[in-house]
Amino acid sequence: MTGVTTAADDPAESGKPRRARGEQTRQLILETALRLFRERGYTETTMRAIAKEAGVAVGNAYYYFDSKEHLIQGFYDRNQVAHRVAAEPVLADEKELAPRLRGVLHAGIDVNEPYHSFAATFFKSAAEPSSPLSPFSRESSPAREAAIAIFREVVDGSTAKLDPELRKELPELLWLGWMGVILFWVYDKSPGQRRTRRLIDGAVPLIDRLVSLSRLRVLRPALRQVLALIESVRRDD
Amino acid sequence: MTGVTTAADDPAESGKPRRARGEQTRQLILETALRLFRERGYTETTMRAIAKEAGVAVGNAYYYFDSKEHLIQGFYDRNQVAHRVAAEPVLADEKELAPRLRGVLHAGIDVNEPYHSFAATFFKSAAEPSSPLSPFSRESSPAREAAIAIFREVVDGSTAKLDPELRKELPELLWLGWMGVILFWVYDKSPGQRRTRRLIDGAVPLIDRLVSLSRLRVLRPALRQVLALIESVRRDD
DNA sequence: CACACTACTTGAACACGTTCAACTTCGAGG
DNA sequence: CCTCGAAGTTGAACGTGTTCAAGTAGTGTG
Repeated sequence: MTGVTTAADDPAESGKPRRARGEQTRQLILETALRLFRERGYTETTMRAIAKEAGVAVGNAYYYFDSKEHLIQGFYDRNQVAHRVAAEPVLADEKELAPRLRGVLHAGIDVNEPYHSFAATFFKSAAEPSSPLSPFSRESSPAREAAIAIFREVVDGSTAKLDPELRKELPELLWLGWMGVILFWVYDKSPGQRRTRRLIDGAVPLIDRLVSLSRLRVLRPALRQVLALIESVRRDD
Repeated sequence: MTGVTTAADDPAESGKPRRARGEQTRQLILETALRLFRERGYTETTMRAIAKEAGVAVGNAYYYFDSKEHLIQGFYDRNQVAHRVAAEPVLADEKELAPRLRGVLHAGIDVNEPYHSFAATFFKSAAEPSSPLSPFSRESSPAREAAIAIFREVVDGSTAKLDPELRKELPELLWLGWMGVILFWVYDKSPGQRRTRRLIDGAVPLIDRLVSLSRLRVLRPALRQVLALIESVRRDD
């Protein structure tokens, strides 16, 4: 919302030494693009329209962004920061795992809500494994790490006592679950996406219970089995 | 493989009374398209190339298929049938839940393996909620039902004793899990997608154990909670 | 100050998916 | 056999994302 520093500003992204004017043009194009996406939707916004509205030539947009899809990365970065901000109060106030997780998830949906209609449209870009927009891609790595960091804070800042091995893995698992929630949300056509809200409210207690049970002696073998599976699946790429 | 009847043949699909020649052209175009997809990949295959190779005009392809993406539906239908066939021996031989499930999942990967390189390319089409190719779309409903039916057979044909409520839901849940496996597979760049194989081999015993535990008196409340969540999330659209 | 080098900018041109008005073919009804 | 309407077919034309050879402008260097 306010002039937060987005990852798009990161000078390390491009090899070229940016001059002041260039950076200004870049921001102008990104700003204009995101505004038009919001106003008309992603598909309906043409590169020509973006260029015209920004007062530059089409080719200029391609000097700063490899493709139309790359413009979305800016959107991601922004929302990522907004999620972090929206989660702050919850992380400060709540001490138990369940309400912390629940609050963070709802905050994430809150932040994304205004974009639901066209989030679906360009969601498909993110689905292509080779796309830089994929949440698993190398190019999304900073945003992904930032997102996982939120869930690490959810876990570490909570009073919940849990298996140390699980504690190490849990943030990433929760992030993966969050991706699942987003997937569900994108498909959710119920008014105000209330089914997604219900999913969160229903799933959080289950996760909480499951995590608590992880310390039980009897369930140790099962936990070990799950962790071993994760480890085995992660190996080699 | 052999001249199986695909869902694309369904005369109920279009309002127009198909004449013999039309059906022939339709098949020719679909055949040519799938061949070129296999040979060159989806993106690299242009509609012009398909038309030229099939010896028809571009517009003719659009007379039979609403869009390039719609050609993929034919691919889905075929693979769906192939999965069914490949799963048959397993369903006939194995009697316990775990090996049945494991066999069916591996059979599914086997069937899709030759297409891994370009499955990823058009996978993104399926990700868009509004796309007819989405596994959740109304247009995919027949293929989806057929797929769920396989998992129903996995459950019903097994010796596993399980909670009746769960039994009702399990096929759909397993299908959902299968979609997850496919998602993982699409992203899996390991040689021969062996990580996906490991995921299957590791996850099946866990699922099997979890399902067995569902009959335990102590876990009844938890099971009820899960089923209630599913029911609650399913409601209203 | 002139030179050169590089960041930056341009818009015509390209290939693509898709549309559509016009045309051809075919079969049924008279 | 003729006629008419629907099924089937055509390819030029449109709008799109993207490329690129050509230009412009600013900055450090001799």
